[in-house]
Amino acid sequence: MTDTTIRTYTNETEDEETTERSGEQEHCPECGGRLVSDDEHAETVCSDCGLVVEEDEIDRGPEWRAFDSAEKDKKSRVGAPTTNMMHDQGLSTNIGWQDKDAYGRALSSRQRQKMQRLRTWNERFRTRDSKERNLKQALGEIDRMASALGLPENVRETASVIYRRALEEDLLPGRSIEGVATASLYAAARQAGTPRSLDEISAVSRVEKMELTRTYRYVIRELGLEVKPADPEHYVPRFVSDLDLSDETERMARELLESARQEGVHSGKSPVGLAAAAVYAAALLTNEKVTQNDVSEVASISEVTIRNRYKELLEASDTAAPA
DNA sequence: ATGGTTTTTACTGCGTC
DNA sequence: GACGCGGTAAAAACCAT
Repeated sequence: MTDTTIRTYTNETEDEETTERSGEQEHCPECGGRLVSDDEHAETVCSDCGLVVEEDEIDRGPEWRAFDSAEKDKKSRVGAPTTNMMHDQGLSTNIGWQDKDAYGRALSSRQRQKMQRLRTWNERFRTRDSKERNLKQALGEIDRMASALGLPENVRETASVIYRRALEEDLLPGRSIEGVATASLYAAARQAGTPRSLDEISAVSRVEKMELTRTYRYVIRELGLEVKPADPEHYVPRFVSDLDLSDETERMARELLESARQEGVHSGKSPVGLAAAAVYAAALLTNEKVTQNDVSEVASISEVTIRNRYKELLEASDTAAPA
């Protein structure tokens, strides 16, 4: 019922690489129109034809939006954009480590000592109360695990937010920081549509799978988070790329899953297994060589499960779309 | 705690390179 | 003979009750 359209991930190779960075040009290389820099989107675009000449510039605008002037007053401040990935949202005072003054001159030894003391105390105050310290450690942990799993930044942010909420709701007592941090990451990954299986998560986490599942349930329930059951399709792109298979195969796998869904072969089966089987079956259909063993390894699923699932998948696709 | 379902483990036989 | 594959039975894990 929810969008059943097959999303084809045919990454249009960017052949729009017409703009070689050949110095600063004032005119559009396509039509010769005037170039305008669009701060809001951090792009330089041609005012005539709309060609984007330069992307990913530094966006000097604020990271927030305000809808009336009162709100603007409230949110205005100086400094770097806030981020939930730092325990104090990146807002606290930082004393530079270089012993230089504002003009870049070296400090006298007396001044250096003074700065050193200030640094020490600043650090102590900054991470003073237990919640702050707690957060600091947890966020470090989240970051470590996320990069070990190759999860993008937005997942880390989400995980940070979830953890923060858990902390505010006093869900921590009786549970390990690590456990909650791991659970937050697991939840965030699923919400972001880039799920990692419990196995994968617990492989990089310091907590046992049992504790993780327990904590995860608890956090989800207490925070009222809504996490839809994992969609097998979300695993497909990762497996496909891990196995060096073609886009064609990826498309096939999606189709198989789609017809499986219509036939209701679904319910109760582990999504990971389904995804793995679909990838295997698709590779078979497109004559690319992968063994069940290969798939079972990248998916951390047993070969037997792949066999069972993929038989069902093929049956389902036969009845759904007879050859 | 229990029972039903799914996944895993372990083993066997078949065909192919 | 090693390897990939398919099947089976029994054990283990999981989930709702």
